Amino acid sequence: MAHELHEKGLRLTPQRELVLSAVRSLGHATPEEVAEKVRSTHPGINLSTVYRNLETLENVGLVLHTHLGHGGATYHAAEELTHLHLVCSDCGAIGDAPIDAAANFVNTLSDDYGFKTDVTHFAIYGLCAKCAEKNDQKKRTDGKTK
Amino acid sequence: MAHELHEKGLRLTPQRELVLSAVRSLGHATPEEVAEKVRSTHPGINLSTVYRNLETLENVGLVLHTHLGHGGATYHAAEELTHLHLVCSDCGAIGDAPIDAAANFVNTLSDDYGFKTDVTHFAIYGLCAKCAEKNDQKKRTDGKTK
DNA sequence: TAGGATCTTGCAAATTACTCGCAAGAACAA
DNA sequence: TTGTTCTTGCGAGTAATTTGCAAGATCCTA
Repeated sequence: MAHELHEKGLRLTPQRELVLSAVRSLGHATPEEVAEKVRSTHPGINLSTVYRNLETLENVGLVLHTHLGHGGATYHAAEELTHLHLVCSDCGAIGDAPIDAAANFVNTLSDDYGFKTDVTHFAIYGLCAKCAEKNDQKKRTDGKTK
Repeated sequence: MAHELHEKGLRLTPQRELVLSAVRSLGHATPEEVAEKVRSTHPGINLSTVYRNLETLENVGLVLHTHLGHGGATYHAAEELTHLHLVCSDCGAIGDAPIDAAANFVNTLSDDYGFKTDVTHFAIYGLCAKCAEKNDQKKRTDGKTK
């Protein structure tokens, strides 16, 4: 970590270490959640420091952010971003799928449109298996009662 | 339009008609842009009315929103949402691709994970052809000069 | 087709999620 | 150690929505 920072003239501070280790231990996390985690052991750390450090750590390539919904970004340690996020529009559950599942899609976009897709940056949105089934049942019931 | 609204006990107001026709004429639009369009002919209409009506029209299925980036949602008329959005991380350009380009991907997620994907809800993120080429050139140049 | 229940609107204030300016406090190269 | 430059904490500032309310509109009903 010190290496990546020093390469760009940046410094290794305790706050930076804490933010990075919070992101690593949380898996997916919003800035707010990172702040909460960091503060659970070091209450003095300011929210804006967390925001700034997430940005800095992203610039040096140690963390990445993904959009899972509404607006807020969620952060990941760079080395952990190895899966797609399947976000359920109904229950909000966040599922995973291997990046390979999108390999053909990515190739198609590259071959036909020259577009180099980063499939992890945005969530894949839809209905999880559970909610899809629930909706099917409801639809059948509605059909009968009408 | 009156039909869809009345079915749910909602009313057809001039503001609603204006918001829907603004969305239809704009294609992609943020709430702010919709408001601007509406106000160009009817200055008195309040921004919160626009927000509320976009939500209402979405509930009755006449418009949909998509996340193209950062935070803000962009709205479409429901009948026009027939393409993927390819958002360039570098230059911000928004390209289109037919939904069919994702058909295999959608089937894979459905077959393997039971996940029913709505590919239009989030943008597909990556580098557009132009920026991908630019980056390639730069990478080659950097390689030589180092 | 007037009356009234209920939905909507406009307005202003409140919220949410960040972002910024600044002075005091660290890192770290020398 | 020391000075330069990066960082932090803090408070204030923004941008994008959201909400509470009273006045106004829509539309069902008789």
